[in-house]
Amino acid sequence: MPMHSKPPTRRKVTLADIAAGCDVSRATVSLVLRGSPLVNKRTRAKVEAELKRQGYVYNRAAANLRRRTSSSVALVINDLGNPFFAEFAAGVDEALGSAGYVTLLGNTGESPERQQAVLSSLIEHGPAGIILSPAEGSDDARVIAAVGRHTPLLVFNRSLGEASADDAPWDTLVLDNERGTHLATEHLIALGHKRIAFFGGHRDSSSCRQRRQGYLDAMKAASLAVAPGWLVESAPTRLEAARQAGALFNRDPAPTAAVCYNDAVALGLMLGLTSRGRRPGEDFAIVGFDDIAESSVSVPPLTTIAVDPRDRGRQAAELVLARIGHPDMEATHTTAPVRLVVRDSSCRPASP
Amino acid sequence: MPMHSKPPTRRKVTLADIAAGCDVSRATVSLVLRGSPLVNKRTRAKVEAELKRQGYVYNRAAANLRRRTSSSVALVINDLGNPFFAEFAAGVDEALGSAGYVTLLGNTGESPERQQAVLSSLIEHGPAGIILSPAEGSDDARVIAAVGRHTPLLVFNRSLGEASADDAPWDTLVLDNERGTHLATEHLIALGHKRIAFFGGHRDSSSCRQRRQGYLDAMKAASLAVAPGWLVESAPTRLEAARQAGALFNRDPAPTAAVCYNDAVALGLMLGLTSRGRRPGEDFAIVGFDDIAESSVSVPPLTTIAVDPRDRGRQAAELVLARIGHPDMEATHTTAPVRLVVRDSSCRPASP
DNA sequence: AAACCGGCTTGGATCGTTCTAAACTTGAAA
DNA sequence: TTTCAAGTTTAGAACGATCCAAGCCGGTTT
Repeated sequence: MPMHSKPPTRRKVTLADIAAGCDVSRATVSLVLRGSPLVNKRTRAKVEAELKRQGYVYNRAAANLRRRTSSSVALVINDLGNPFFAEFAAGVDEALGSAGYVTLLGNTGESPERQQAVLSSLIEHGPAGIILSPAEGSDDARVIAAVGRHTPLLVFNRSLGEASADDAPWDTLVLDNERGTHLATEHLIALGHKRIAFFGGHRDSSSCRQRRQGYLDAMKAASLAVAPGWLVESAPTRLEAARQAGALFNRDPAPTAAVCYNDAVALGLMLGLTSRGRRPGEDFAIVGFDDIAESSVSVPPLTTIAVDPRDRGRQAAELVLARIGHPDMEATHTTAPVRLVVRDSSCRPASP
Repeated sequence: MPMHSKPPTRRKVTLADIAAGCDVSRATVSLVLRGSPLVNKRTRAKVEAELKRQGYVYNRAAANLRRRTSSSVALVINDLGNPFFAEFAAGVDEALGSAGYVTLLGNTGESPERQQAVLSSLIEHGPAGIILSPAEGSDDARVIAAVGRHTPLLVFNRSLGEASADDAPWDTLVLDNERGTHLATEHLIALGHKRIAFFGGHRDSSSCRQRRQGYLDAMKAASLAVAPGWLVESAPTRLEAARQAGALFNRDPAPTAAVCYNDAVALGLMLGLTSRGRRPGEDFAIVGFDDIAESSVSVPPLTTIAVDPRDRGRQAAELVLARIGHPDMEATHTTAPVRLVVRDSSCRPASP
């Protein structure tokens, strides 16, 4: 007869312990755990009591091994320290969690080398899928070499390597950068502006190219000219943007408004304008891009394009889960919507 | 004789496939994989070629099952969207990664309920340890019920439930809040200030209590009085802080400087002062707490207490790894250092 | 010829679960 | 009495790795 005492055991309690403890087979206990309708009410109660008594915890790894399934999804992020990606990660984790998956995290810090290491480490844990926000300068061949052909891959935000986004053999999710700046530009035009600049960002970044394109399209659609001095480059930081603010007014006619590459740049531009005696939101209109937390509390609050990174995270998770469900479907290429958030920084042009 | 072609197999390739493919036993392949010195050079080469040829990927879950080890650590974060915790997470992941562990992420969004769910889900994956930054209002009993007695637990930043931090039966890592505001206050005193306020934060938050205490201690140590009007509460947001700025000047004598609960509050206070015609950093000195990214680019740049969240993350990882190495050591309670970062917002008092 | 050696390899059990097919139990139908 | 079915339970082989003890092999040594 089994003792009723619970010895201060060191080893973890397993199905076999439970089975022994209440005199049924391992198989039965397993059925109980998974809520099978096969098992008799009384046995179920007996087993459940024993589970609680021994403090059993399910070993999902063992189960996954046997069932040849996986309950995790890998999330590889180029820069977790960036609030945009942190929010994205939070969204991913939330959606994965409520689908019963657990998130395997890997942060690469924008290093393609580390990205390779992280990918090959994560892949050994057999995730059901991978969400990758690639480090700048990733090489697609190396990435798929590490990921293999078996694990569904969703690439977020940037395209891998040279490949143009829309015909990659993996799923992609990108922001609608063009539409974002298009909206922003239209908004300024609707307010009455005619001389609108595009401010900030690096020529070679793909997102900057797209955003500038959206601006150009909107200007063209409204038959407005773009003077050469209205395309001002700057590193995408506040400080650099503040320094470049003057460049907008080098030649006549000077713009009365600017669409900015992103919010950091927009906030920097505000600073730069202020220190030159102009009042953003009163005699110069500004629109940003990203809607970072700070933008709603700046002075003046910044009109911007919201990209809802947390929603993008959820969306990414859902896309990869869908793909896990249908591994043989053709690759999907999703463009996520963006929306214009009007605040006070976008004013009407000063009457001449 | 085995065919030399590689059939477009659907199943994953295992040790057995490799073994069959180059006519050795599974055991030998396993030895090769783990770089054992036992195996002959030529066999090793043969096996390695076959591994590459078939595109083998190691199944760490299976290995862990057999070896009764784990190669993951769970990281449960109360608010990933908060840059402080995002940085912390990045630090954790970095250190775990270079120790060969993978990070299981769980974000709780400050919900104790979700925290329970997340913990019991993660624990089923058998992490070697858990790093928990608890949601506000967590109940320690429920937490350890979910975590169990077998898995090392490190609690970061807040104490769980009612328990005072330093005698918990689990490891803890907290910021040296008191010392931080003590440093900040000493800094202002050294600059010549005598009337120094403590601004922002909620009375009931434990971190606010500690920070206020550090301020009070420093004032006392310098034999400076603290007038009742100099302790101003406010929600820890920029907006609220801006609104409360006036409260500092309700009575005479008004303070000439303020130690703030955190950077958000400090930045808000700057805003509030500016809109009242005062110039922070010139006629009023301000010190913040946290050193968020924005603080270095505000106008004026904010003097603050840096807590280096990424370093804290690394430290947390190292603590939990140490504990994994020595499960039977007594619980450790670590207080992380903070440092004063002097920028322009802390000026000398205006000469009277 | 037997015993022993070092260097290398291996069969088979094992980790904790799930799956399959078969076996048990009742009780009712034939 | 046998037969069958529905309802429960179970033995034992997986899953993909590792560990252990034992084995093989060619060459000394006794």
